[in-house]
Amino acid sequence: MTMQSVQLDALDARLVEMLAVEPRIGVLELSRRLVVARGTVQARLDKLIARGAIKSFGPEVIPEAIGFGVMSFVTLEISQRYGHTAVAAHLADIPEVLEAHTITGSGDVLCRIVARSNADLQRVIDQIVGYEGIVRAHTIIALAELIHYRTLPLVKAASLA
Amino acid sequence: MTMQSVQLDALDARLVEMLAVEPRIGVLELSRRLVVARGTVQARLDKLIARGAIKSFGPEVIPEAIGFGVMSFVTLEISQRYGHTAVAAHLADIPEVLEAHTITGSGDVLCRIVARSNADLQRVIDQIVGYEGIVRAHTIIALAELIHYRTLPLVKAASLA
DNA sequence: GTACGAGTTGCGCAGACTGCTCAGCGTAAA
DNA sequence: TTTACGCTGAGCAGTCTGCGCAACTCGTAC
Repeated sequence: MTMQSVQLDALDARLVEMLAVEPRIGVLELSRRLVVARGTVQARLDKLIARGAIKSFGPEVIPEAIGFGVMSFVTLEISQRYGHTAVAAHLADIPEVLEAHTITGSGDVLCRIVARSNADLQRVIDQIVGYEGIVRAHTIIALAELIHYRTLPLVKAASLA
Repeated sequence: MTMQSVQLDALDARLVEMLAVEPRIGVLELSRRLVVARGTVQARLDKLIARGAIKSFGPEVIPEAIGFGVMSFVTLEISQRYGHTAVAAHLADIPEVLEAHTITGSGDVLCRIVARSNADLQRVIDQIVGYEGIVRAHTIIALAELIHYRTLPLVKAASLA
């Protein structure tokens, strides 16, 4: 589970790129387009996955498209008596909490939360702060998405080196 | 490109769930496990994609595993003279900017940024604030990931209704 | 200079899946 | 009753996957 060889070469990058653009493409077609042997593509992919560089090929669900149109970032201040672990467990129980990180700065935890509406967001936040380990929450609502989550540019940049 | 039928039923949810757990499973195997006809699975998937609920099946790249071990959230204050559009374009040119949103509150834009190290983060931030439309940046570094980005619980919750 | 390991290549095969189409059928709305 | 829609079960041709193998190249260690 180590991840030493943290370097991508040009082939890896092009591989990931093509997969990102056309996920259903298949190993064989990839090998044709990249002009390498099928086994090579297979081996590279296996290695990328084993190394952890590619976590999965799961479906990317858009919360907005399934009724959760409100997105927000909530900063939590947690009581020192309670560890992050307990708070994390509490947050994990709430489906609307999409991710959570401990952070530097004035807050302790930053999490991304979605809701069906602003009113619904209130409900979710109430649920979050209902836990005694959480002292208070600071909510920021995302108005518009300027850049949708992406990693392709990063992959390209990483392979240039 | 409308997205009216914003409701998932139990079958949709189980479909997405199984795909998330075992992405390489294939339509045929899905139909077997869900005990429905292959055509049904195919139709449901097509609809989910058409509706925008599932954006893609692209590879999920883990920045940390390709050398970008530092993650941060940066709040930007932008000059009123410059529109979001111009700023968005500038941010889009920087590979390390993984996503960006306009937000409520004291800042104007919140973006997620990765870097190879803390020193490297400084370089990226300098690059961001180098644009004249951006007045100042407020950086928060993510220390640990309590909950990795997920949507499965949300999908399940959405279908319960 | 030689041997070794890793990575790549090209090939082949059996098994399995995909994309597409069609007809039958039950349910719900018009 | 008629119409529309979704699910079902089946079939077919084309294609891909998983697997194994022998050969070749290249960099490194001996």
